[in-house]
Amino acid sequence: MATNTAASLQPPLDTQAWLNGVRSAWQRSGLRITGPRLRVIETIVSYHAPFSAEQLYTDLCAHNEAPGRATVYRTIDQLHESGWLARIHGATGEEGYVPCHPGHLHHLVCTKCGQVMSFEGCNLEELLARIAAETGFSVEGHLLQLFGRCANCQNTLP
Amino acid sequence: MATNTAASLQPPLDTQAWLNGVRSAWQRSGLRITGPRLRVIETIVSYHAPFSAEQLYTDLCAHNEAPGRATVYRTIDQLHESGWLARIHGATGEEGYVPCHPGHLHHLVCTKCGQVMSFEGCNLEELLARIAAETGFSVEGHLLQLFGRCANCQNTLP
DNA sequence: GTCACTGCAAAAGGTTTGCAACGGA
DNA sequence: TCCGTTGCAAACCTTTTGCAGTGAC
Repeated sequence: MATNTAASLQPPLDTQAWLNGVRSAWQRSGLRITGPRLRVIETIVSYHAPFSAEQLYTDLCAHNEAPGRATVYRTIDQLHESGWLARIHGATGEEGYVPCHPGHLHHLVCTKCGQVMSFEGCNLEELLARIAAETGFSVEGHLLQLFGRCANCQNTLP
Repeated sequence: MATNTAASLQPPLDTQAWLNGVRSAWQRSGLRITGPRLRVIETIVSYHAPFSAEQLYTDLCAHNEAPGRATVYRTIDQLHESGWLARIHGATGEEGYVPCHPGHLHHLVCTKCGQVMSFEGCNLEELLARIAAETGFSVEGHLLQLFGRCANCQNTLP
């Protein structure tokens, strides 16, 4: 039943590949590649931790030619809906976005530095089957996110 | 290694027990039991789906003697921090609260009617160990939520 | 009587919207 | 040229805050 028995770790985001992926996705969908949009995605790949919409806008404002607030929000929405941006739920409630490739992924978040790693294959089949049997629910989806300390942050103080 | 091999399903929320639990928790912590707070928790147990702060305030306003907005928000914060209210992440991004008993729980949300069931014991030890080994992270916590259709909603149209 | 709690009203913060001008394809 | 995109500014919605009065214990 489970064809995917091992969790497969994703390599850290290749920013060049991500930028290219977004550009060609835009092209394929007939969306226009404009200066403001490019500035948005270039700033996104510069982050090493989840970011918020307002933070992205503020950072863009610190440079010349910042896009308007509306453009930033609209571009984020687009990327999120097409799967190029994942929503991250912080361990303490904050929300943020992280660049990723479209597909079913889970995230592992460092609670110290914010670094995020992705993995797919979560082996929940057994649990889901049991829950379904016990509750009568038909389980259709799930949200799984892990929190911890990355290798670099394990030996540092809080 | 895994001492907890079966997921244990929680019975549906016993509203009387929840109300009593909250009251005695307040008492134990030296918090005062006031009219406005009681009106808040009584409205909370009347819900059958996750609710937002503003929705709770609005519903309270529809009756006499509604607490002020600040009181509603402050009471929600308190209940959330002490574990009597769980944050629910909707399948499509909306956030909400659901009454629950303090402890480590996961939630199963009906995407049609919003009904929420809780369970504990998620058997993730193996997955967590593998991820830890592959990434060098020390995994310290996780967020797991399931989405599906409850027994009542399975045979109804979208 | 004391001190935590409350309500109000204002401020703060984040996000969305309408619309005229702009500019990729 | 055409139509999607942009920027602006205002509107909107949710949440937070300060403070004087109130009320639980």
